[in-house]
Amino acid sequence: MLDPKFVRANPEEVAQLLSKKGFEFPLQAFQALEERRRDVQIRTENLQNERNTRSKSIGQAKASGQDIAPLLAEVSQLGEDLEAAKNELLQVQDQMDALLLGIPNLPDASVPEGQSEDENIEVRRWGALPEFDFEARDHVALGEQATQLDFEAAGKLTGSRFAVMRGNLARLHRALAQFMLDTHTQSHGYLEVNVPFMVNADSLKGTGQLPKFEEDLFRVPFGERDYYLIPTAEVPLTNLVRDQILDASELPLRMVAHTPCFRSEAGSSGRDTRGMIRQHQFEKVELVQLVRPEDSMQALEELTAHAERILQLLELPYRTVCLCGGDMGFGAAKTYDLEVWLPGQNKYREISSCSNMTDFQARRMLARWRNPETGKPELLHSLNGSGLAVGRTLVAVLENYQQADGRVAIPQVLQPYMGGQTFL
RNA sequence: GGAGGGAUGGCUGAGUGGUCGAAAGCACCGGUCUUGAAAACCGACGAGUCGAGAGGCUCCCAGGGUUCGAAUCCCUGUCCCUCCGCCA
Repeated sequence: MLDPKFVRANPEEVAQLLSKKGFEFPLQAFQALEERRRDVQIRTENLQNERNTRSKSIGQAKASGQDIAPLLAEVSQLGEDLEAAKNELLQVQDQMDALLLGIPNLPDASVPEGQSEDENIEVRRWGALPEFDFEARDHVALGEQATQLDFEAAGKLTGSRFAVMRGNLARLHRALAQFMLDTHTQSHGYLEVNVPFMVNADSLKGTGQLPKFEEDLFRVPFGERDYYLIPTAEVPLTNLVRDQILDASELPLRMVAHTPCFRSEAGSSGRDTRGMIRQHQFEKVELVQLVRPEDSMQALEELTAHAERILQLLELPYRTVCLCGGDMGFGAAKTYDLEVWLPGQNKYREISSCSNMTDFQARRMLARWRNPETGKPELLHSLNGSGLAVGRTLVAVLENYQQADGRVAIPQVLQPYMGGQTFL
């Protein structure tokens, strides 16, 4: 959520910044609503003030033994007026909340202009592309040997966009997750956290998936209310600090979690139907940081580097792109995507997305820290990034480490996790 | 599933219808003292919101209700704790 004060004071600037993200800020509607809110609020508070004052004097009259009947008669109309004003205020505030909750975060000044992913800016490339003296196979072909990667079985068990992995392939998948967790906890200073894979609506509202993107989620009816399968560990990790005031000494707070992620992929039917690039369920190692506001842009560079380090250690070629305004997510102020080279598709594909959400999520969550300089609680900045998507990393390993005979070599850093094996 | 007890400021914890946004202690901050520190003492000290300011309004788990007036009474829900049962 944006700072209502800032929006109120700078509506034109907000509209202008949001247009960079391809979002049209409803300026007229906002200003009309804001004006009405102010009127109704002032009227309501005046009535409340009067009620409080009179009730107090009734209390005093009663204490001193006076007859309070005439005083009671005076306030009889007040209650009704106050109730009407309160109801109107609630209505206006609901409308204002609904409006503000649907507005995306403002893009940082350094974010490139652009409508779509075609206008993202490549900031660096790492690693040499593999050269094969044979036709590169994709991960589906490589994985189907000995039915280690089985989409048919998953279709029977569940449906499309699920996968079954067996044997060494399942082990390699697990090895990747372990390797990522170990690297982030041991080399990058993250605290490993094990979190629920289902969350409530408040958590999703806090990180920004609700109310706007409900159709992307799997909802689980439970008693009187609903739970949701997490679309990313960003949700439970970031919400750990919801309604909290952290001490300055706890910052920066760096957390990492390995979880399954569940996405309905509502808007993407027909895309990436082959293979395990786009699944309803996939595993991800997620990095989250909570930092002082002035540190967040530097933290984004560091967090991105932490994710990149995994690709480097796995010796997978990749590039880092800075998303343009039009391609950025709802809550992000700035985003770097990591794209790994997939020989089977002959292109770079997203394997990580690292974002600085600034105070956008913190405001929704009321996640704060006590600033020693002011002594006051102030909003934190939150960041998150995949470090990395495990399934897609497995795909990248298969395709980049394939041999002429169809076998797949195991990256050196994973061999200790694979009982010393060098090939799958 | 059954029985009971809880939820109050950063933390602990008093408060059962009126002057309570809320005692006390701890923590934090400022000061005195000290070569420095500790201790002691003094002071300040919840959050949000509206307002130029004075000041107003809201918030004692959440949502309803009773009342002129609710932290306090009633209803519903959530979470936590204890005991019993069941269970991975």
